[in-house]
Amino acid sequence: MSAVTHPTPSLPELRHTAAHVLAYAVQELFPDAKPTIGPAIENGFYYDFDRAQPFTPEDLERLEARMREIVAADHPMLGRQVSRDEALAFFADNPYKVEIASEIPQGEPITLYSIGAFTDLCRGGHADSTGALGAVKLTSVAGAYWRGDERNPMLQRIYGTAWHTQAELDAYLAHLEEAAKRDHRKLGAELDLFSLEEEAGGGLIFWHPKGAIVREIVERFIREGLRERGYQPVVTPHLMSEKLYATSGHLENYADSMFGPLEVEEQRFRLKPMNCPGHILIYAGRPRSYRELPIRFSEFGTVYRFERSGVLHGLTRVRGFTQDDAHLFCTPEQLQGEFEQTLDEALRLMQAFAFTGFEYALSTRKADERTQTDPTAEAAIRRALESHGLAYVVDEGGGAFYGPKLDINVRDAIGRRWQLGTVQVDFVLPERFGLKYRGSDGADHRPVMIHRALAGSMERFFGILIEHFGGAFPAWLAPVQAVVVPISEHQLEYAREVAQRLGRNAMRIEIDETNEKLGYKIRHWKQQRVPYVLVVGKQEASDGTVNVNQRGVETKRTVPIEQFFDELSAAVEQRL
RNA sequence: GCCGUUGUAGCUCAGUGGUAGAGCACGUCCUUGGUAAGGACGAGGCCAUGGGUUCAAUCCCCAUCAACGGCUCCA
Repeated sequence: MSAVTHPTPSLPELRHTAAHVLAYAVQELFPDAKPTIGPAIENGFYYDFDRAQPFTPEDLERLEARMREIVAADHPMLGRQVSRDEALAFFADNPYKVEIASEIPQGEPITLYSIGAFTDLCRGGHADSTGALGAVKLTSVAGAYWRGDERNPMLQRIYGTAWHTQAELDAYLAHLEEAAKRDHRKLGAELDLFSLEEEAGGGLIFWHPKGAIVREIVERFIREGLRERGYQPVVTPHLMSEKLYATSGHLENYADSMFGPLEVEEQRFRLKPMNCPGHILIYAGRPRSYRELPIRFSEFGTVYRFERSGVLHGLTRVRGFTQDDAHLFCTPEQLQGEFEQTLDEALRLMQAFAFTGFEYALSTRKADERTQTDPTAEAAIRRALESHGLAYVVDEGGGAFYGPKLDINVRDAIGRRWQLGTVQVDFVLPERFGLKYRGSDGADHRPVMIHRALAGSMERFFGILIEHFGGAFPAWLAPVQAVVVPISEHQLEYAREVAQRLGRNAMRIEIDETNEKLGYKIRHWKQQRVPYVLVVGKQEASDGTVNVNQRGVETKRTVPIEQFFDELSAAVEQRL
């Protein structure tokens, strides 16, 4: 260990330095590998190498060992500025570095940084010395295209994580483990919530009874809010003429994400990738007056989007999904108010499901696609956010093809970020479909549309809920809210009576009729994360009580059946 | 789609160039047990699919499919 004290580098500096150390180790152990780019990322770093041979897990171990030696040697990080010619000459045998060096604008300094015998082209932002690296671990290898473009050569990417101290690294690894335990794909199978079926094809979800009931509860909750806020439910077809999507612009702008045409009687049909065109047809089906605006059509609309096989992932990235979709048609004057109302709805949803850390991201349209209405649409979003006192970040060019959008992000129970809903302002589709309404002045006017989905997709939302709660759904959502467990078969009849008395008001109660010992049954239901296990033995049967073993609560209590019913009802009522 | 890894019982995984094993889950029986695994027995596999190599392939080779980790994209 070095006796010299270093100023503590920031985590990005530390991780950037770790990337250099990795490249140094690779240069030594695999001299044929050409280093390309190696930035710090969230939680760690990566470095891409051009090498014919992929790195194996054993290679990673060797590299990690070598990296520790480089850290222990405490090489100072030495930077120097060079001329462009010098840089090009230095990296003559590395076309990637040459490409980067050539692209550095005139007037900007070109810098090389060295540790020990390794020198890299780099703009800086490091620790002073490799000794500053507290704890480093290489995590995985993966293919990655040069500059993320699939037309470019595939490089070998090595991922790693780096922290100030071993304790921080351990905490991070523990966090990964916790996340793995909550993985919705794992819990989905263990709790019998949903599945994907090889025979059916990738990215298509089968909701099992215990998953479907959760979905139904979520839908019911959302529908309540929609009804209160004046939305009208509509239902539109899954399959519609391709002409419709030519009009909407989907064929032009969204075809890559759509399933191909189905031809029937010389007419081409498409599976719907979005619900908006269908809702627009309903709006446009008859003349509209300003007196009926705003019109709010809502639909749990199932859409199909083509996703390349390699990107599918559990419930969060699928090919068929149902959006809690709605389209609002309003006058330009109503836009602001309607947009703000959707923000309130979003807040209600996120709070009901115990999410925290709401963040808002405004995505503007790509510069080359911007229309004259975009500034108006963006301004409406900004004003709505500002009037609610909500901070937001801006993603330039991330908008939909018909307008800018606002994405709503939340933090889950273990601090991870998820994107939930999206609200979009649209002047384009009303134009393309020639939508109008008769104004108070007797003339026709163009309505503005708001597209909004707050849970986003029911599939993805369910996946996020599973991970957020770690499968331990609160009583109002739990597929099985309580299980009655008789101590022996002699109490079976009483158990059935208890279940029957509790099963009112659509309470979801099961009875454990298995021929197992009490401990076994308790363990089973705890593993199934049922909120309440109700043990009934001789004592309870003669007293008309249940012994309540509540999830997450150490102490047990014996209460009359009716008292437990009231307690459960209250929990459901308060969405606990 | 591309790079890499993987594919053996419902699940988690052993294993071998001579057509297979464990634990859990499941079934039957014994047991009637007071708060996180009682016992016995049993059933269950085209070893992902299709080709090759071989006297012989679950194992070696090739292709396909799927899953997983990434790249890219997004609800």
